[in-house]
Amino acid sequence: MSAVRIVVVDDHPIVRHGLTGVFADEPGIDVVGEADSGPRSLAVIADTEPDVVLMDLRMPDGDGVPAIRELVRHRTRGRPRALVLTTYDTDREIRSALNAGADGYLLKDASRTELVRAVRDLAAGRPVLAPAALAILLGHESETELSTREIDVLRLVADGLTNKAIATRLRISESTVKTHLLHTYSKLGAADRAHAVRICWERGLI
Amino acid sequence: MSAVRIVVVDDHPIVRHGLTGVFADEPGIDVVGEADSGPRSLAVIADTEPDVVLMDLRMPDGDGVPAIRELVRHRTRGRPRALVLTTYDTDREIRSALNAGADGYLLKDASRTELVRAVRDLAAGRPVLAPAALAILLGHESETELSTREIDVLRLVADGLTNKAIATRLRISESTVKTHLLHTYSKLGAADRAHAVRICWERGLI
DNA sequence: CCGGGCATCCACCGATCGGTGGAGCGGAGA
DNA sequence: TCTCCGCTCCACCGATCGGTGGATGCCCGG
Repeated sequence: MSAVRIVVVDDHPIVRHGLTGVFADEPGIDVVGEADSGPRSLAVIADTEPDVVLMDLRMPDGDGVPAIRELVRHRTRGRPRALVLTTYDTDREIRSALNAGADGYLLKDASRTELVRAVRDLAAGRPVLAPAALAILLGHESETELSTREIDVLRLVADGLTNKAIATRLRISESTVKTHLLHTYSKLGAADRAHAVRICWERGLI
Repeated sequence: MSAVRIVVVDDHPIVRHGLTGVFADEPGIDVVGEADSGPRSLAVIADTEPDVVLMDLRMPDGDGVPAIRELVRHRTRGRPRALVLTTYDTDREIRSALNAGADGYLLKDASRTELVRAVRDLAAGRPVLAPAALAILLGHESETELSTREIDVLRLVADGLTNKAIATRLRISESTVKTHLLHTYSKLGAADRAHAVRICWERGLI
């Protein structure tokens, strides 16, 4: 049986070096390519045809999620698999990554052995999920959904506009603005507008 | 001349591995210790007496800033020097690290050569600053500063507490809470509490 | 077909917030 | 030493917000 071929995508050189180092010591796993942004990773993947891609999410020159979506669309026989490896475990990041087609989601504080096991599991076709990601999936499935209008309103709230100003901006009545806000409060479990802004910001909704 | 002895402090095993790997290839620099939290790093530093400490800031088991403050207080002849190595370049993180006595501030997207040069500069007594950190220092010096009390209040606002509830929690009058908030509004250029929460969150103040 | 669920819309009231004006107190610099 | 500045503290008022109670139109599935 041949070695598992992987590509490492991360904007931080140190992290890339750390990852390649981890797998250099590991028999049966070869790092065959690196990239520092989502778009550039696609070329590397096309060239090297890896079994698993380790993908960071937030990168200055191009996010990881679109790259995952793209590589999933073009892969044959399920290769390569996409393993998200990120610092953050926010609702939105996890959802968008998994929706894009990621086969695994690990946090960067994972240990070396966890990481190696994740890569082997993925190469064998077993999906991998960090506890936080699993909790998100099992927990509230449709709870966090805010309507587009509610997000419009909340965004303006976060900019410091009053309800009346928001109403004018969106060409609706002030009462309507309040209704939207009250709905967001109950959906988010927020006590008031300030709390709602914090929660939304925390989850990356605005 | 003897090798530069360094200790690496970061909660992510991968990052630690990456850093030790970078310096393993580098003659004249020895990694003599590692730690995964601020408090635990102090013991390692006491044991190994390094010349330079590479310190992450945000760590679950204990932040880097208090550790820097502590090691600065106990060092002799300026050793060890503290080099902050973090993902974030927010106002507050940079300020608090430099106030604590850090001799250098680098972002994790630094290249290997930048990193090696930074360690050599620090060992030679030359301070090291990432462009972002330098900009912060040169720019607005006292503008973004919120008092500790103001941050206390704003944190509770972000949790959705009313002014009265905050007053009770902090054992002060509701009027005082409002005063603190009004001050934060003018300092941050915020229109109301929701806006202030957003700005603070954006800048990493809470 | 029709009823439930959802997004969107609106008016009124009590509670809360934003803003003004002011006071004491301690540290930094003249 | 004394002054100045910023942090902390407080009371009062008008403006705004949170909450209740409803209404409309739309889509989807029974």
